[in-house]
Amino acid sequence: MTAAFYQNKDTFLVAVDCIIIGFRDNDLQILISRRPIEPFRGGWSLMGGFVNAQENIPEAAKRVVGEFTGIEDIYLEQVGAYGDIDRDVERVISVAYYALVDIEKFDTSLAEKHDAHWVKITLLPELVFDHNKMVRDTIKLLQQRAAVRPIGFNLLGDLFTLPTLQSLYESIYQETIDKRNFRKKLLTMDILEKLEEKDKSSSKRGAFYYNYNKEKYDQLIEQGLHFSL
Amino acid sequence: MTAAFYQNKDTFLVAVDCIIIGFRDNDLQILISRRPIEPFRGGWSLMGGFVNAQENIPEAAKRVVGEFTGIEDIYLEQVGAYGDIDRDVERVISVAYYALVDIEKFDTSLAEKHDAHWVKITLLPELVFDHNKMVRDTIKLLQQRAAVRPIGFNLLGDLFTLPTLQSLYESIYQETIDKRNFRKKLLTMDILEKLEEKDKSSSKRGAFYYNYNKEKYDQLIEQGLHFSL
DNA sequence: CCAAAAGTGTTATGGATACACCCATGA
DNA sequence: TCATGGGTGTATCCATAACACTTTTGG
Repeated sequence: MTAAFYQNKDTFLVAVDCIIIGFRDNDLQILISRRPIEPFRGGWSLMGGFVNAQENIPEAAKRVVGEFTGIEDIYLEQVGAYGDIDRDVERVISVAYYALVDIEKFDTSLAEKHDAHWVKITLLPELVFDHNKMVRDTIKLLQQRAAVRPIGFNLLGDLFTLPTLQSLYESIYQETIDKRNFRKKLLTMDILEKLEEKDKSSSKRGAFYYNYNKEKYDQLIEQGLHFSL
Repeated sequence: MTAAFYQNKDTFLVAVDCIIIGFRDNDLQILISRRPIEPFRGGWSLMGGFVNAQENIPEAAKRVVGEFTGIEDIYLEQVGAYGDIDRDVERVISVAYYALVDIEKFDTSLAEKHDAHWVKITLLPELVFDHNKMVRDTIKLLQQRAAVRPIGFNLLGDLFTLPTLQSLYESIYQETIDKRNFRKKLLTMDILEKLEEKDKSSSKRGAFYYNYNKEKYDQLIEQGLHFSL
């Protein structure tokens, strides 16, 4: 009976496509690669893969991110399901996830293996299928998330400077932010800890390193903090 | 080659589940029905259906809403894809959509046919599979949307009173709102038009009917209005 | 006449914005 | 010494929140 009802239904290939986001050189960057198979072989594509029968969808996304970056410690969130009829030669339903990764942990040998490249989000080329729409939807979502929680930390290593953090938020919002207001707001949240050391890589004077207090951070998120810039 | 690569991949049944939301008796209501098939026959369930090979996913959702309510004019938005392995006996990937409908247009004969019932969102029983999670995610999403656009109009007919509109927003946010502040905010948005007639169904004095100016409303949405209560 | 819901303004507070100058340092 | 990016404080403004009484009318 169960089987009888389910039997004559159409089935679909189900894929995940991952918008893998990192932050480097004061810009958000996305990992894209040359598609190795037809159709559109050689076109720019997000990192994707098919979902296996024995894995949950987020697991598939995590697997794909690992395959292409070597990074295990990621922030992963679903963007949505995409599956227009004319999307591919075969009907494929694709579930998009964005992943925030610390680009420093990226395994560059994997990049060569997959012909993968980091590109600035502002200079994204045309991608295959509806991948550009997935990226646009991701940015909107990311802006919403960033307004509610200081999500940007996932894109940085343990240590960062305030100028770096600011430029990260400027990349997310795609607008400039007043230095003083930014610092005021971040520091009054009371989750940042100033260290003694300075990062002198981008100025002579050097900028103090900070790290964030994960307990306080998690506590704030519990309380449903509104963090708008 | 294409076929060769795609050939040995697993395929899945893909369903849509619809969180159909209406507003009546000062409460948000959701349409649920007794599941007619195994597994969990007789359990409370959202309105669902399988996606056909020749239809896009939002089309499938629209079709399902039509089948169960007879309503064509709906606001539809994707909530996300759900597809845990142990979700069903067969592996099913389900894409959830919420639909905002004007409950007055509901075709009650369809309710009997499908054993469908409107229940208050605050008194939702336990549903099959992960349908409760879908509803929780929907409410969160709806609250976010309601903060950015006056989405509530989709749940009302052409005419409504301010007390009704307020109680709608109170249902969405699940908290009470100050009358004066609510009216001030709504009226300064300048999209409501006050009519001469009154609705006397809920008070002796009667409350003035309003309708909203769709052009101004769409214009405001373009501008990315922030509408928080 | 009274109960029940509709309608109406003002004040206080706090977060957001705008804005300009000095500091430290390596080259 | 100077060019470059890092760091700091204050005043204004506007949106939000808090708050209580009068009006209407059917029963």
